[in-house]
Amino acid sequence: MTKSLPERQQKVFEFIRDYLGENGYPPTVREIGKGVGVDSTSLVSYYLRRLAEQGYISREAAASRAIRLTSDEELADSFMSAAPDALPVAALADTLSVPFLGYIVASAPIPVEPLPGNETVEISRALFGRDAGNLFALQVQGNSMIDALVGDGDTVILRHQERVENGEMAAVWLTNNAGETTLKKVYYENDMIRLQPANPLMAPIRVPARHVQVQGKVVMVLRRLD
Amino acid sequence: MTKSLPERQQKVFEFIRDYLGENGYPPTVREIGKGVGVDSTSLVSYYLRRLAEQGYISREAAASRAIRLTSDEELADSFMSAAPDALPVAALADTLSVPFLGYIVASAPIPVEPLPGNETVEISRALFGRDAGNLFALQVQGNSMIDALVGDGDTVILRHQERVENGEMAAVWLTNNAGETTLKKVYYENDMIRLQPANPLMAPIRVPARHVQVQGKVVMVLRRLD
DNA sequence: ATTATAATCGCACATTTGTTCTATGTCAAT
DNA sequence: ATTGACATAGAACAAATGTGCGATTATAAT
Repeated sequence: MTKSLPERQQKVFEFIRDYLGENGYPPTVREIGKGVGVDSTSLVSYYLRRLAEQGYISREAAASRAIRLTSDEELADSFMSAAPDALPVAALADTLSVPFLGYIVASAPIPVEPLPGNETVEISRALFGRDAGNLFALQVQGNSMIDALVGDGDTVILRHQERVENGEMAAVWLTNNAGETTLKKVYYENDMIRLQPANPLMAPIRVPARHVQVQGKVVMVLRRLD
Repeated sequence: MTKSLPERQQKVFEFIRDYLGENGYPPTVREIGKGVGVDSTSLVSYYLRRLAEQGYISREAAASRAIRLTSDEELADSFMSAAPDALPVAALADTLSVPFLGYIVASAPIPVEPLPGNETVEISRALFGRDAGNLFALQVQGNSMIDALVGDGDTVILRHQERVENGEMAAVWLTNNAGETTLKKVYYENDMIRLQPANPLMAPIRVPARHVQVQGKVVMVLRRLD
């Protein structure tokens, strides 16, 4: 799916790339503005958000010069010579920028809005199949999901969907009494749903289907230790 | 080289290099400080001036993050020393190819030779950044490491080393009776070693140090579900 | 024509950030 | 003991910098 960028956003992208090549560090918002002939810093800010949303760049919120191109130079170069209107950069990059939405805790439903700022988790595309859309990342807080073999601090990558196949691992929101988010394998059994922990030593629970809200399918669990 | 840098200035240089590799843009003075354990911004400022005077870096005065390493060769060289086998090209790519050595099971020590076929696991460098050398990947077979929150089929990325810091997660080979490989947090206690499961609900075990052989430090756990 | 969405501008504002200044500590050479 | 260069903190500060908001225009969709 190739998408064409508005001319000025393309200019911004090119300016950043050139500036990087020339200086070794990224430009500030105002430098970009000057470079592409835009006086308003907020407009540049807007351009950057657009570019980040579409995966051309990724950036740290509110940090100066914290911009990076998501693709490597080869791709950036090739798109230059190729069709100038179509920039399939993000689609071809070997690294995937998954938006980081926040934290997942037992006591609350998972957030649906990106955090202010555009934090992302970088995943190499090779780890996924082609189906790399609709992904988002959450960080687990607390040890409440240990029966899913997920511990405090782990990162889970989810695909947003409200229905999963039998046996797939999902983040579910239990709306019965207190409300609770957990990671479980979901099995539909008539009007009940069986939630099975990933740890085979632990027992499943059953709840009425209407009290279970699937928030997304878990496609990856990532734990960094250092 | 001709002149050896004071330890901390060297550290600063290395931190900048690693940070650049990880983020694609240079760190701020305060980030450097935090990274090398210096509270005073003025001291970092001082270090940077030193490094600039001696030509290791160059920078724009009073501009945030406006640091660059003076030569690409140096950058490539430092990567070379970190991972002698990796080509400079690979060192700069945003994706890391970790060799896949085989399976890790409770009943056998981990393999040390790459499998015929050169399989690799692709990890985006942004997840590592620092110190990407000496890594290898194994796939977990069986549920014997569930107390480390690692289940059947999970992939673990390890750094090959025979000594770890207290509290770090490692793959250890227990040479006492039957012999067994497990993933545990390692604590040195005189001539005993305490092996602590990652799951805080589970109890540690203690074994004589001479019966414990560290096979590598666990730097990442990866679980794919689809 | 009407509405909605995207693009644009200007400005105020709260942070972030590099620098400077002062003070203190270290350590080798005098 | 004294000097002097080097190393380390901490605080204060001014400049740089990203963001938010309101207002305006342009473009596209219905």
